[in-house]
Amino acid sequence: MIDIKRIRKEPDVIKEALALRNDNPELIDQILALDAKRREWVSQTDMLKAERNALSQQVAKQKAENRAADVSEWVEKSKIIGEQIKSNDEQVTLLESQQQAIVSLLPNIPSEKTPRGADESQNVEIRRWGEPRVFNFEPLPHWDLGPNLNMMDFERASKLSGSRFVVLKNKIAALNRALISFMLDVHTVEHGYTEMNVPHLVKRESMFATGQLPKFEEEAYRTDPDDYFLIPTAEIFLAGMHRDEILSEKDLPLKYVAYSSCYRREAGSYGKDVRGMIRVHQFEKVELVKYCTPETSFDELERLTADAERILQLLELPYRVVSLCTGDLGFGAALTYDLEVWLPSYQKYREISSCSNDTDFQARRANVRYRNAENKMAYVHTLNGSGLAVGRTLVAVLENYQNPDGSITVPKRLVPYMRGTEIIP
RNA sequence: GGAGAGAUGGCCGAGCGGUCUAAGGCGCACGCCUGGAGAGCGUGUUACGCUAACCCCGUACGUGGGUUCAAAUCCCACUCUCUCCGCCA
Repeated sequence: MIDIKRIRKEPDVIKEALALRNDNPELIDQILALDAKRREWVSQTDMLKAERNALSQQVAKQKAENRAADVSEWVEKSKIIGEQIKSNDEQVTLLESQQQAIVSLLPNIPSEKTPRGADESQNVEIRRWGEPRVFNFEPLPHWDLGPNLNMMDFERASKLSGSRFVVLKNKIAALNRALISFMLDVHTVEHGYTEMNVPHLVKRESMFATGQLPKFEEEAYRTDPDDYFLIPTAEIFLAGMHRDEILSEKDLPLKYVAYSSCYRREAGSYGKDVRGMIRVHQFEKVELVKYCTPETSFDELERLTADAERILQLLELPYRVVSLCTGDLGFGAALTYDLEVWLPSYQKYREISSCSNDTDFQARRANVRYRNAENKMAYVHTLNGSGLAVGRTLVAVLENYQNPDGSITVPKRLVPYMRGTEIIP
């Protein structure tokens, strides 16, 4: 959520930010008009309330001095003011909700570090790690490798659940599980994150707090009679966990890691990645979330990104880091680094993690504050990143570690998690 | 699903029509004391809106509505938490 005070003070900055994100800057004028009107009503109504309070005081005082005192004049006057207040309050509430409706559609302001650009093509590569493997045979895509081993079943998945689902079997299922344990171990033991296991169903307001709602409702799965949402990422829980809380500065940064399934409708991605398990409705992800002070959040983002990169390095998967440009930035993010892993089937780097600094955007929505050194309240900054998307990591392992005979070499670090299996099958 | 209890400040907890932002305690901050720390003593300490800032003023005792000149306090609905029973991995 963007601070309304900031919108009032520097509307042009916000408008420019919206334009950079290909969003509509006219929203700001609408908000300002509503805000001015609302403030006018509020101050009118405050004056009336002050007047009524004074009258009530007088009544109380009179009654205290003399129980039989005639206070009907005050009472009559107060009654009339009361009616006025009531209708004013209704007006204020209406204006408030109208204003709120628009403000909650505004995305976060990109940071100065975010490259300017209209779309994906103008994202900026920051660094590369590792060399894409040169195959001396024709490498297969994972949607052939898996089924050939009889360990990945797209047909059964779609028979039971429809398109964009996958069933893993046998050693590939085990490899998937190994990845999860491995990632959690690295982040907890080596990087100091606290492991969390979270509900996959959350209430509507939890989706609002992290910015999924109201704008992206069509992206989410919703349960009907109870209005629960299936989480599209564990971030919903981790970043919303401290809603309406006041944290102490000495506890910051808070670092959480959670493994969860993620559920996404993938509305509007009809032609994209229809083969394989790159884009499915249900996938698994290990998610990192931090809460920190505003002063440290950009440094913390560098560290969080490095933490996610560490997984790729330990698995010896070649990747690059890309800074998303303003036009490609997610709703709540001020700065985002995507990690892209090399996939032989695409002959391209493909997103496997997205690490963002949401600054105070989510903290305002979720009302997560802390007391700073001067004992003043301030909003925390929140960060999140995948560490990593498990399904896509599995794909990357299968494709990059494939052998000419269709078998898969298990990455060294995963062997202990596979009870010693070095080659699949 | 059935029965009951509850929701008050950073936390615990009192208040059950006006003098209540709200006793008391804990915590926190500052001061005194101390070689230092602790204990003890003293002072201060809700947030938000409005404001350049302060003061004033307004709002807020789970949420929404109602009664009243006036609601933390009375009434209604809802949400959530807890206890017991039922069902259940």
